[in-house]
Amino acid sequence: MKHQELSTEDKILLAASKVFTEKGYAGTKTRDIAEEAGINLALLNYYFRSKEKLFEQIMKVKVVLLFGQILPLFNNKDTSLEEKIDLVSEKYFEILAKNPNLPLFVISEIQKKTSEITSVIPIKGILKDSVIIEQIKERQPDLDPFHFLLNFLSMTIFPFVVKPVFSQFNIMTDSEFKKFVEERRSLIPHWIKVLLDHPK
Amino acid sequence: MKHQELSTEDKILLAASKVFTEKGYAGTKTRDIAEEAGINLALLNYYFRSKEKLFEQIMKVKVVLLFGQILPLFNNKDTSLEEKIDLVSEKYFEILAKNPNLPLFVISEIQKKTSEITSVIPIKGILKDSVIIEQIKERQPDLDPFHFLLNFLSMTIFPFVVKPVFSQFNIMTDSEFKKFVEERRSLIPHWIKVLLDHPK
DNA sequence: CATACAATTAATCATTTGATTAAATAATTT
DNA sequence: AAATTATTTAATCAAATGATTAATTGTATG
Repeated sequence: MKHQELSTEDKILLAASKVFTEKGYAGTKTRDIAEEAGINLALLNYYFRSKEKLFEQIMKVKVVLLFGQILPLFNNKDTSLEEKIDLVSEKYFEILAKNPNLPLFVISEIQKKTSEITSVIPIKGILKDSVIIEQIKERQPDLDPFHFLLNFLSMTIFPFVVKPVFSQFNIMTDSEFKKFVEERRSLIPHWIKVLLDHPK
Repeated sequence: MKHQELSTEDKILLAASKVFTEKGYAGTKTRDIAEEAGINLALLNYYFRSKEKLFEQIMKVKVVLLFGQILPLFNNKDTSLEEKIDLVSEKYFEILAKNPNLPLFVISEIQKKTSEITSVIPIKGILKDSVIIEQIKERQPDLDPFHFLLNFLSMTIFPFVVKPVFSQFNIMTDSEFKKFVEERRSLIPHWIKVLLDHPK
């Protein structure tokens, strides 16, 4: 069996992470988590008080995983814009290859629930007037720099968001998707740099 | 009050569309829909048999709204690639401006549920060997044409997918978002054409 | 108008679901 | 080893939830 070596608490966290990510908060039954973890249902409440509290804990981890390592890269004064693009691209493909349904989970739960996530990471503060924003501005002063940032993030993250559509409609198999995404790893930085060099 | 002029059936459909889109299938209680529609709970089952059946009906409409008008544009032999880019961009901004949370809803429900959606629209059949794919291939024979299609769709759709993040983290107000997206309307076709003219 | 059919309502059912309790077992401390 | 504390279990609760029923009201038809 699985989880043999883990503590009960960690078994629950691991199972909760999996089930919440697959089914979302509302679609998850505490019994699903208990079963997946191979523990008695009461233990979930013994260790985490409630489904809600357990979810908050998982959600915090996911938000940090999705934004926590990227935002500092945006704000590094010692890297050029080109270097940032390469580094962020690398880092995101590393994270998303291991956690393909992370973005869809986080975004759709943020849309549905009013949670304390905002306080976990002050995205706005870090993003606004970040180093990367200034560097894009320098390169293309006439356009809201956020367009480029969003183009970059769109091309990087969106394929993972629509992955379920690819699967459900048989557009791509999992291994085709993996190859496809691997190709984009170096293509996206190239495309973004092309765009930066071609203002309207 | 609202819905005064609508039939009971349409009141339920309208309310279901709203509540399902906001809360997802699992997060929606049939009582929420009944309340939103201003009808007795039993009427929901009287007209639609079950929550599941009502959802399937709504979902079909949403899938058609998201893909139905776009796919034919992809497959039109009488338009050039450039024209297609302009037309699809226009059409998508028209649809998404009116239905900003449509993509996130459809994608996240496709991820969660195994539904009959696949049969509603044969996306794969239309996409694979579609005219637009051939036209991209002609322009850039060395690269999987699907990359360009996905870049295009990413830039167009992803902003609407992450809109909840913008709101929740106060990155953009609704009116700022509207303005931002309006700018992209003409920018995206420009960017995509730049990318097509700059192979690696 | 009376009859049949359609639409609506309030009450109720049977499950599901998050959570708790009290008892049992295991681990730790004295 | 005895006592104390921590963990685990089975049983159960109360509320929520999807669905149904039987009675009532409304509408149309002969």
